[in-house]
Amino acid sequence: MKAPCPFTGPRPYHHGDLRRALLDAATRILDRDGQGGLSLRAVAREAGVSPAAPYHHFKDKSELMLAIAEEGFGQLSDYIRRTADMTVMPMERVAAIGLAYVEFAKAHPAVYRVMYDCSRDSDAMPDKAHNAEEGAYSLLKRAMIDIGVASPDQETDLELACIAAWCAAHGLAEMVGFKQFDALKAEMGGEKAFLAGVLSHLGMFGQARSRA
Amino acid sequence: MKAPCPFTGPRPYHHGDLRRALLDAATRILDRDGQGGLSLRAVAREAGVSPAAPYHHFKDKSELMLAIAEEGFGQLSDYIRRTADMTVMPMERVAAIGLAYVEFAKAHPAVYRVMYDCSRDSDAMPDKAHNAEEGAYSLLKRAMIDIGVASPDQETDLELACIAAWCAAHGLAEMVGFKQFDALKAEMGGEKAFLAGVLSHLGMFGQARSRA
DNA sequence: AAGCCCATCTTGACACCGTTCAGATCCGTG
DNA sequence: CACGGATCTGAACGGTGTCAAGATGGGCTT
Repeated sequence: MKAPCPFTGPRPYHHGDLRRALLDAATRILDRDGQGGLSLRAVAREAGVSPAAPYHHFKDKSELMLAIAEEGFGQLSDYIRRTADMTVMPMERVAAIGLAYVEFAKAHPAVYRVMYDCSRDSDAMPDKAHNAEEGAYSLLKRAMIDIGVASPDQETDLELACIAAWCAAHGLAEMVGFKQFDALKAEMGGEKAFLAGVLSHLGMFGQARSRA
Repeated sequence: MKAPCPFTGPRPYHHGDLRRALLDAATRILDRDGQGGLSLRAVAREAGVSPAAPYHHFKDKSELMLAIAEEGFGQLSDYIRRTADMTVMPMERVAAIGLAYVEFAKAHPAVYRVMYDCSRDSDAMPDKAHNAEEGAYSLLKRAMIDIGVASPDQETDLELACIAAWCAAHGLAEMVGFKQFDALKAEMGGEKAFLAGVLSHLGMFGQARSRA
């Protein structure tokens, strides 16, 4: 059963890390068909396996989605870290982080959607994404300290500022693709300029204007 | 068939404005069971009608959702207008609009979710909400002009500022319910204070701080 | 090296979903 | 009063999430 596919080296079990294969299949489907095309059966089909097989690796469909979301937050963190590392000036760094956030959401809209659906419905996952030592949130927090948005002893106010930035970035990420902005984008000579313009009105991202 | 329910006056057809009844049933389900419980069959069941009946009033499930979204945007506009009318100081008015927006989303989370799912997928509906003369967007725009965020001849910049405000409000509306903010909310003595604190860091809503 | 055990995968089934279509029902109109 | 068309029902199709029971085969014990 199921051609052994000889050139993939030794496989621990019947399939060989089906969990990994399922996650890859799922992200492939998300990027290809969008969130609407993501069904457990479709994922199993894409991975070349029976519809019930995933239940040995994920308790639920929601647990599959949660795993996808975790991977997504990991990639987002990586992308933001790379962007932040490339920008030395603190002011510009905050702006770059905001821009990177929106760019990620634009590049993988369906995955981004799953990420925030999970954040809403579950309690476990977002903590992992937000509080992780290396998470994107702590990168933002450090950058916000660097621009002096709040003195280090005003922990509460700093937290509020970071949350505000996160909310603004999230809102922009979800709305940047809306059709009614197309005219304005064209008038401004491209989405990049549009994005920078909007960010420039969002306090902490003000410096983005110079990156247009 | 189907007890005539004699005390509802004359009904034009078999049921009597089933379209209205379906929309009511749908919003009832959304408020009770959340977005996950919203199925065409469930709506029909709630309205006491066969599963195929809705197809004589809505081409699609998506068309039902779109109708719900339109109603939602209407209610949102009404609520924002009422709030804006009650606040005379321009600065406070902008803050009040932002707060009202978030409050609406918090009061009807599932409906709000449907509203923005439709905004994303369709092109027709959001225009109706944004461009409507009396829409919430124009209320925001007028308030933004009043606080002098951009001189009237800088139409583009004004538009960008309004979009920025809208994005920030949307992001906050979607994230305000996240569990990881619970600790901070408690520390600040309530969600109201938390909300005002976050808004105070979002440029155009700065005045919200005084409303805590 | 033989054999057992259990994780893994498959098959088949159930309930629910969106959607369609032929037919029953009932309203206003001629 | 009969007709026509809008409205609703019933049954059906393919797709979905989920579960229970059986087949399979790799790794551990002896």
